[in-house]
Amino acid sequence: MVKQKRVTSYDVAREAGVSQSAVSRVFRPGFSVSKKTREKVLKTANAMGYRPNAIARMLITQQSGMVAVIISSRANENYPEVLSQLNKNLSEKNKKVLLFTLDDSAGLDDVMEQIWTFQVDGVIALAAHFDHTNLEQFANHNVPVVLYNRHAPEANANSVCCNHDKGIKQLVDKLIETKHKSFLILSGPEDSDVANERREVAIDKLKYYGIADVPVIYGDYNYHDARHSFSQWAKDNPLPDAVIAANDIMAIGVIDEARENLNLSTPEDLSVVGFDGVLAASLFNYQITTVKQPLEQLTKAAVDMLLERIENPDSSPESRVLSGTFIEGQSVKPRTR
Amino acid sequence: MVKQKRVTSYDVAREAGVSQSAVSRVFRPGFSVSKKTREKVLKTANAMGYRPNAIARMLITQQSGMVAVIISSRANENYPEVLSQLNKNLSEKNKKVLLFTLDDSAGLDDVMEQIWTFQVDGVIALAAHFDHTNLEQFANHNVPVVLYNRHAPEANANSVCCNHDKGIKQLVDKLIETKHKSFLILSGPEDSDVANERREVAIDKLKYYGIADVPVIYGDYNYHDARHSFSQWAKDNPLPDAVIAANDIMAIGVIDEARENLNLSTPEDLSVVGFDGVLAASLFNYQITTVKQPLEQLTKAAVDMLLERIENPDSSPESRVLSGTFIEGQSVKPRTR
DNA sequence: ATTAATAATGACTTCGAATGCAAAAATTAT
DNA sequence: ATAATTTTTGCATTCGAAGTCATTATTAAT
Repeated sequence: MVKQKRVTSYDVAREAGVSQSAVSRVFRPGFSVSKKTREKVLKTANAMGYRPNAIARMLITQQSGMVAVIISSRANENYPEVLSQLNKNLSEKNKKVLLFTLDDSAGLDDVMEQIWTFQVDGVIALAAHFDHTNLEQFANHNVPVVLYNRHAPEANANSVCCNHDKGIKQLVDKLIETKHKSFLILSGPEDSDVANERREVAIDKLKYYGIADVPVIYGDYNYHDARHSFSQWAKDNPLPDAVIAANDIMAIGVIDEARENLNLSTPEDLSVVGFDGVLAASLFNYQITTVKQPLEQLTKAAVDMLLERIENPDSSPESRVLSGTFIEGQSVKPRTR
Repeated sequence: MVKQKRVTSYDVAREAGVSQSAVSRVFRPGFSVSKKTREKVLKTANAMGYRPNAIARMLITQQSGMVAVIISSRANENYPEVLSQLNKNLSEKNKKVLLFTLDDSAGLDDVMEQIWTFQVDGVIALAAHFDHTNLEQFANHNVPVVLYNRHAPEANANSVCCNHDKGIKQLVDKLIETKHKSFLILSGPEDSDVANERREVAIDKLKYYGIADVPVIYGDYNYHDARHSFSQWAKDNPLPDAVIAANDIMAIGVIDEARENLNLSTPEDLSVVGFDGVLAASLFNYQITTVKQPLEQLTKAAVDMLLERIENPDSSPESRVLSGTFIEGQSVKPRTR
């Protein structure tokens, strides 16, 4: 029942008969301490259960050792894995993850305030849409930023991004090859950069093949939205040959809505393609034709870039684009007519 | 290109013609400052872009304002949502989430060291299996702990837990009602407390109905493990009427394996029940009969309990158990024979 | 108007580790 | 053995806000 008092470096120093500086140096890698004192200090420190206080260290070194990871609350099926990977990669570099979720863009100012306050060493932003002003603010505060899955070569920030462009083109090519003639695009939300990119690339590529005025409907990247949007649209529009969904979950939503309420099977009556390569897309009953994002490489690249930038703040912004893997599923069937 | 120097409370004080203490008090809620000084300070602070330094504050107040959330890397489909909910609830109480992932129990010591180091205000542990010693250590360091989804009334820690017991019983009852006679249990990993509880309750309940020696196979809570375990088992064992899977994803794995490689349909040839109520379980092509965990309530309870404990460290440990919702899907069909 | 009570303020210390600097000790060179 | 060099060491200061305490300004009471 003893109110355990924290053991400080002074306590250890007194006990070991050395100065506080000596204790400090023992726990700082790469500082010169004689073997004798090192051992002496280590022994008493262990005996007393001493651990350096990270907070005090942060204050004096001006480095928190924490990286802010900002996640928009828009559920993306990949995030859990991305988050876990980021955390793993960052842990290996002795950085901790401080988590921020962003409900809407309104909250961004608040998040930024907090970020200054916590003196994080850097920021990895998943799907939060920062504008120029935001990025400038980060730059002014000397906080390096890596944008995850947002291609922003023009901005003064590092970014790592899956090659949505290429992936969408592969999917469209596939649909054209298999003689699909009419299309519907189920885009992600309009305030998502990734969604906009995927949609525009699809439109452009279809136009390239001579198919213009492709109808577009929207959904918030989730299953129920997809079902709802698609059923609304299907009410008073002719059925397309193929639906190009912004992600796998929405592709599944379309397939289910078609099956349950329109009595249409995929791929017999309707081809559907997705994007991301999440687990659900690979389930036997769906097997979506999609493009799998290279998550491990993306997260690893994000962390590497951030650390590079932290260590070398004046290195120029870099933008990495990694290609996904085209996965041929069972959700596309060649059209004969 | 100006190396922006941090603005401190001293800077603001000087500029506003007051003392540093005054500035500090303005930014501390509930401290007495005259309206005049408050306004003066706020104005200059804003003009200078001053934000109190959280690190310095932590050091002096001995409160980091951070809560460690420990997640085992074992992918649980619920975690992303749990994490996001926890973060949301904690943010509202002005706590930040510091994320720790735990690869295996070996890493626990390291995580605990870090936790002391960061002086977190409390810990929420998802699925990490702490033993008595661990919990004692937390107690010794005066770090309140809430165990999430682990029923531990004996331990000196708070816990919040879905009523797995009741849920499993409902599922078994359903299977018995519908005249299932032979069973197979697909348990989660043996080192997971939740998995063990779900398995044992199922075994007990079946025994209560006079069904003993129910075979048990194992899987690591994931799809591919489930498929593999089930196919191995099916090779040289008679098919059961029903499979009781430890979670929805494994239930889906069983259904897919049965369909793809054993040419069996669910529920015609094989009934399957899951647990959790994840999105995938509700997809049209699966519609698993399952029990949905009350995630929002669980996370809210976890946060409430933790904060209560932080504010009132001597309150006695509490254990809350919340019931899930039984969801009747299409994966169970009454047997006639 | 004078005293009593209350509110506001600033000087100074504190939290715990890191580090520049000068002094001391250990090592090497002569 | 002495000087020159290098390595260790400890003192004192720093990081930035919070809070204690004594002092001063303000308000209320008589």
